[in-house]
Amino acid sequence: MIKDTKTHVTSFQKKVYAACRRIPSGKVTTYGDLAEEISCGAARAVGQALRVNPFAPEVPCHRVIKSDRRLGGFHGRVSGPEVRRKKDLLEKEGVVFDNTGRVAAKYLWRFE
DNA sequence: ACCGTGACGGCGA
DNA sequence: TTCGCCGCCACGG
Repeated sequence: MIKDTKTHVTSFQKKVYAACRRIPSGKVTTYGDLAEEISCGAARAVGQALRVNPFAPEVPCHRVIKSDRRLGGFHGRVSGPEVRRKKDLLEKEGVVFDNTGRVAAKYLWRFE
């Protein structure tokens, strides 16, 4: 594999990505839950790490959504085609959305 | 070292 | 229910 000399992956980002990888296909978790898992006091900081995730979708950051079960962003965007791709990826994994555009509650997953 | 920014979250209006 | 405000904290300039 070719080393990316442009981006420096911080230790914090590694923690976020490592936890993110444990989310099973067909399930989602929230920024806040992931933050709690790695003992970070700010869901926002998790979002910032995922925002620049250079390993998507191998590191499945598309499985991390907001606490209200809305999608949140993808590839740095909070709306538009990028976010629709996030939805496509999830649907491809079997995740179903309700009529209000939120992920159906039964697909939420908690860290073990 | 300081400061603005951001894929968040919770609460009150 | 939606909206704004504010606390949270990692990061880059």
